[in-house]
Amino acid sequence: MAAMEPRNPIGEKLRSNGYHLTPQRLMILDIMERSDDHISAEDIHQQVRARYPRQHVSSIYRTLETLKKLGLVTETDLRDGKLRYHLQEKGHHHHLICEKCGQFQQLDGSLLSPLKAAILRKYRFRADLRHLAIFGRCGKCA
Amino acid sequence: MAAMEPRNPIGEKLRSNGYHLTPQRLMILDIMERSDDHISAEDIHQQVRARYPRQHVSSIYRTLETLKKLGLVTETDLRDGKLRYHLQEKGHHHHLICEKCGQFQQLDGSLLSPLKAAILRKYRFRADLRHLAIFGRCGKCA
DNA sequence: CTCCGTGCAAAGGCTTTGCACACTC
DNA sequence: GAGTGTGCAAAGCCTTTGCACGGAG
Repeated sequence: MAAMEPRNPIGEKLRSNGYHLTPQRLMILDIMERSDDHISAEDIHQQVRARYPRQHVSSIYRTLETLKKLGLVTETDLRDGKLRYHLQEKGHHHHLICEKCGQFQQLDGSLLSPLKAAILRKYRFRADLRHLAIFGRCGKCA
Repeated sequence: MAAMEPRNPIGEKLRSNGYHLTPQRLMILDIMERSDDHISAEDIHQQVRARYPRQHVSSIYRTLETLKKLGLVTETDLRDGKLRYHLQEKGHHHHLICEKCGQFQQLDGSLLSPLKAAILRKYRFRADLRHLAIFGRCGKCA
């Protein structure tokens, strides 16, 4: 396989940390890039397999693990039994999830800034408020 | 087994909703009552089994499910693969969990009130901010 | 008698791990 | 050749479900 030229910051980061940007990883990243929302490992798997059927889920998990470790990907738990992933570089937002109807909408991140500041001030704790999931009842179900 | 007198609000609530306060449930509630922190189903299971070895995990889950439905118990995900439970009547608080060292401390609930209000105002969404888990880096690990 | 609750066993669903081979540096 | 990555299979872990029996109302 021809050498992978690091054309993007993610490839760069991988290489500078001793990891490789393999075709499989490219496909995974590509899919995450295109996805509007957070997707599960299984979602990614299915999409990759459409083009490359031999792709195995375990590689997805392993790649996701690596990307997480490098801070390139964030993990969100929407409480439906599977974790969702999202490219950090695509920016971050938050979710309001209705416990009754299951619908979720995005939350303006600026609402969280005061909280983050308050936590830092009072507890010296650097809250990672990317992709927070807040549960409750939406307007219709309340 | 003699009839269970509903001596407490929880028994009352169960009965008024057509559920029974069985010895098993009493043990589960007793353990949750004593526990300072949030405990997992498996934790409860082990403690119950110390006194009553035939107790099976499935009953714990089923009881917890019932209590959750009645709003008597809250569920928290500390991202370590298992869910934690806590008696609603014991009051609620929040967690700051360090992603590096794993330690967690409690967070003053009053810090969240403004957020809750802002979300309701802007999105008409009733956020359930009981037992929120906030991840990040503690003072030592930052 | 009907519904609820239990223990038990088995299954389920998502995620992780061991292994051998392939590729990169 | 040392380290990294992959497909494959199998295991792991927490949680849920089916079933039959027992007990409460």
